[in-house]
Amino acid sequence: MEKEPEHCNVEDALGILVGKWKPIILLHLLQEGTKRFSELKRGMPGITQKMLTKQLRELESEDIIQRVVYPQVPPKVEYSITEYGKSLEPILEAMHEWGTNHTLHKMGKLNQKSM
Amino acid sequence: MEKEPEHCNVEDALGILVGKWKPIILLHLLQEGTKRFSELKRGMPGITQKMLTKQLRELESEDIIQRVVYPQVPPKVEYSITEYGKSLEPILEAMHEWGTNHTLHKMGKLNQKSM
DNA sequence: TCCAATAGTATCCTTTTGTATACTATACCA
DNA sequence: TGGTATAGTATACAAAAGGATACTATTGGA
Repeated sequence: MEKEPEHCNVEDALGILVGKWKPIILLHLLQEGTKRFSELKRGMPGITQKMLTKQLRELESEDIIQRVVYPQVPPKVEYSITEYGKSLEPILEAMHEWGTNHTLHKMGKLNQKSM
Repeated sequence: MEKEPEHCNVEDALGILVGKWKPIILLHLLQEGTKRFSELKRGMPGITQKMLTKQLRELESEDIIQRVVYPQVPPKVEYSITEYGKSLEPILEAMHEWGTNHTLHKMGKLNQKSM
């Protein structure tokens, strides 16, 4: 790592990953491949249509995911990770690993208190 | 990576790193060691005292940084990364590396357009 | 004729995040 | 006596993120 946090590249990654839903969307698409809108929605209980649409649009405009519309009725729209989007995987993995240990850390603190 | 993004550990990491300022604060403390409040503030032009205080309090309550008050006048308060906080470094590094390539990617797209 | 299904919009609301500005206590120094 | 420095707090406000609910178009099927 360098010595100048000021003009900081970390922010770019954060800008793309930030939000309550984006990382989860990306995990779904990374792990399960192409998905329809309704499949994503079912896989994320709690998200509203508005939020899912918004997050997908933002990810698409960053070239992280791809959106393909099939001209059918009822409509069919498929989302998938782009090659570029796949480059985010190491970050997601680092977070996932850290998150796992974080859980252990929290449990450790609880155990200490109860001793 | 596993197959169940639902109860997802990635969120814990995001919860700690998210915000306009937290990653920058952590980078400062990781790279430059212990810092006083005023030093951090000077190192982050644009941040207000209220925000800096708030972010530091949150990081402290997550056990990511340590706050030491010296009973002096004028006051002196020092902040430093905890051992636990250092465990976030791989995530920050992955983001930093990705951010660097992201810049190249954006420049690549611009070059393509101008051709 | 009416209902279901899909992938959304539109509208309104609450919560969180961030900004701007003013204010505090206290000791040292001129 | 008045200014400077430090690490804040208080107040008011603006903007962004997120949530709840209702609505749309279209076609095939009962």
